[in-house]
Order: sequence, then C-alpha cells, then structure tokens
Amino acid sequence: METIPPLSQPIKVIIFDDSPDIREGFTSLFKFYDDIDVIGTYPDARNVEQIVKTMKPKVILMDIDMPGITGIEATALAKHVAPETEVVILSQLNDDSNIFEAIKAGATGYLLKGSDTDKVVSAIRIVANGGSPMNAFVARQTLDSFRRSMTQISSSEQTVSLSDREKEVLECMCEGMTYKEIATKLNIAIDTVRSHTRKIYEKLQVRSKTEAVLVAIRKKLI
Amino acid sequence: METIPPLSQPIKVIIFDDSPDIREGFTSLFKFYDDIDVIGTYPDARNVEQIVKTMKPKVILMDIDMPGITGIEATALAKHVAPETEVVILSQLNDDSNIFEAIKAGATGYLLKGSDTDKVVSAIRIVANGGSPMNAFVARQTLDSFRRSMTQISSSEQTVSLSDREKEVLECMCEGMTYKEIATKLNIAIDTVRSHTRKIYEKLQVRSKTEAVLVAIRKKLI
DNA sequence: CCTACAACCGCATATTTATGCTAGTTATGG
DNA sequence: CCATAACTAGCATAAATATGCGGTTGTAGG
Repeated sequence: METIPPLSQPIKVIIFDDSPDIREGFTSLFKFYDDIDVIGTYPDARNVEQIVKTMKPKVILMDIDMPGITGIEATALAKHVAPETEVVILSQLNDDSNIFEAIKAGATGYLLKGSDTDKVVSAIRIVANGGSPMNAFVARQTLDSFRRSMTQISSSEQTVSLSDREKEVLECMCEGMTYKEIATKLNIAIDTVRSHTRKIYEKLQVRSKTEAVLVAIRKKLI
Repeated sequence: METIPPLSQPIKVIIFDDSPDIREGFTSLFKFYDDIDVIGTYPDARNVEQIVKTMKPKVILMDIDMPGITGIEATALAKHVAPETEVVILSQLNDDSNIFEAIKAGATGYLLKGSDTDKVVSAIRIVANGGSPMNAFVARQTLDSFRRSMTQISSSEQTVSLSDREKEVLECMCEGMTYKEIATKLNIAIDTVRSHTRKIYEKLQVRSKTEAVLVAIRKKLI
C-alpha cells in the first residue's frame, strides 16, 4: 500500500486569510518545520479554484471571514476541483453555527485562531495523513448532530447482486460525487471507479450515472 | 453560563471491563486524581441498567468486548435509563466498524486501551464537561459519515423558483434523459437545453446533472 | 491445479456534460 | 420606453463520463 506519501515530501500548504499578520505569522512559523511548506498565501479566495488546481496543495488553511467569497464557499469550490486537498478552517470564535456548514462544504479540520502554534502544526500533519483534528467541543457538536440524524438507513433486499465495492461506488454516486471524488474517498484510482461503474451499469441495465442513481433510489439499493 | 459542575464534586466513574487488570489499573490510577472517583467496577454489563440507575455515575468507561452483553448494547441500555450519563468506549483496536455503532448507542468518547493514562484522565474530564474526546482517526470517520448524511438532509427546505421550461428540462433529467434526448423531446436545440441547465444549476446550487436530479427528488420539485 | 470472480489499474476514444461568452426574440411590469 | 426575465440559440473549450480493450492479484471452490 503506497497511499501514504513519502516523508521526504513536505506537506504543501496554502493559506487564505485576509489578515496579513496571520499570513505572515504562519508562514514564518512553518519555516521552522521541515515537513511543512507554505507554497502560497492569499488575502481572499477569489481564484481559489484556479489556485488549487495549479498549486495542488495538500492542505489549505482557510479563514472563515474573508471579503468576497467566504471560507465556507471557498472550501466547497476547492474540494470540488481537488477532492484530495484537505481544508482546515480557521475560525475567529468558537462559532458553532459555522461548524456544520464547514463540514458540509468538505472541511476536515476546525481550528480557533487563538490556538497554540503546536496545535496548528499538528492539525496540518493530521489532516495530511487522513485524520481529523478537532477539539472536544467541536467533536461533541458534530457527534450529537450526527447521532440525531442517524436514522436507520440500512440497505434492504435487492433484486440485483452488486458486490460490496460496487455498492459503495453506487452510494457515492447517489451523493452526487464525481469519479474523482469517489476515487479519493475510496482511495482507489479513477480508472478503478470506471471499472466498477461499468459493472454497475451492466447489472442495473443503465447507460449513465443519472440513470444508475435513479434506479438505485427506486430499488432502494441505498 | 453555569453548565460546568462545581469542581468540589468529583466525577463519579464506573468501569465495565472483563479484565481485572484494567479494572484495578484504572482504579489505582484514578486514586491519584482528586476530581475522579471510581464508585464501582464490574467484569460484565449484566445489570447495567440497575447499576447506573442506583449509582448515577457521571461517566462510564465501557469495554467493548465483554462476555454476555457487549459494550455497545450496554451503552444503549445505560443511556436509556440515565441519559445524562456519559459513556466512553474502550476499544482494543482501532476497529472502526464499532465506532458508528457506539455513537449510535450513545457513546461520547472512544478510546484505545493502549492510550496514555493522561489521555484517559483527560477524556473523563472532557466528557464530564460536555465535550467529546476522540482521536484524529475516529474524528475523521465520524466526520465523513456525518457529512454524507447531512448533505442529504439540511437542504430539504428552501423554495427555488424554476421557470416552467426549466422545470420541464429538470423533469426530463429526472427520467435519465441525455441533453440530446431532451432537446428532441422538447423540440429545441441542444444548446438551449444547455442554457436551461445552466440556469437550473445556478438556482439549485449544483454542478452536475446527477446532483440536480438528487436535489429535485429531495425537494420534490418534480 | 484450475477456474471463477472480486478488486484493482491502465490506456484510448467517443460522447456527453459543464461552463464561459454572446445575443436574438417576446412578454411583462414599472 | 426601459429593464428584467424567460426562452431561444450558437460557439468554444475543458472536464467528466461511457465504453472498449487489455492486464495483475488474491481468494474461494471444485
């Protein structure tokens, strides 16, 4: 399994924050860490899609309050063009109203600006390795909401026999994910996603993603 | 805000674990902490309901693998009779299959048995104060699942005003038709279908046909 | 051992979709 | 009369998807 990047490669980080102090502060800070490489800083998220597409950062530190595009919106845009990029939200306050929006947009981490520099550094390392840094308060909020919304969504009897993996892929499709996003999520190559969709289409007798999703919903395969 | 209990009251803790070493180890450990008071230890969860009802612990450390009733089942039972009790699951491995079951049952914390004693102590303090201790891996698992279920739900309300023609196009999409098929059916050019989809995506805040169909179904726009 | 199958990956190509820009017509309300 | 909206349409380009072909690996059963 070669999913973990070699340690020799520093974690490429981009910072979006309208405060020059924050941008320069973090940039200086990360100079002390060999494994973290700030490859760009921006005062706003105007060209976020273009930026992440060309820079391909591993981690984005995203301020939540920026002029123009908000950090939440920027997160959604960034994750859309580069699902493999991890976003850590920088929030001024422990403003829980934004937590869920941030998560929904695709953020993986949620940090307070007043956090210890240690925390920020470890948060970057954690997200870069597929983890999720959050403090106890944020975790609790998320957990409670998660539990509340967790109703019995178990899959029922099916007339078609999709393999486990095929079902996973189909479920991702039913969440509106693109092949790229599915590949990232399931940690497989995009060509493998294609292979699975081929089999799924064959079994479900369809010719497009939309049809597959419709059949999946109608037959309650998901 | 008076949500935090007075410090003078130690946190009442009960331990369920079939290993005497664990039970005694933690009991001895917590003797060093004035704010943690182990009021009972049990090798299995047979009388968990009776126990929590009478002892009223603030926190339960719950082994996941116990003879008879599992830690998951015991958690559900405990939370049923005493919802104010917080449960921290002790798991042997980083067994993610149990995480969601544990959360659904009502557990707030999820610890590995190999954790530092520091971590266990702070976990107890955190849950007792309404937080949720979890490591980055568990947090990530939860977050991903949460996001998946949330993106489905939260956007159900909102009234979007699609024009008549846009609704027609969307309906065709919901029948799995391609642009070409839609154009033929509605007797318009394929570029016109494109124009309509553009507006539809804008109004529905989506970026693909599949997403549009999913939103249409969810909001019952069709 | 052989066979089947699930899961994985790759490349190539045709088609479809997404999105930017532009722009004509026809209503409709201010 | 003007602005706005809806509907129409075209061109261009990038991205995503659909599909055909090929392959490796590992595991379960005969």
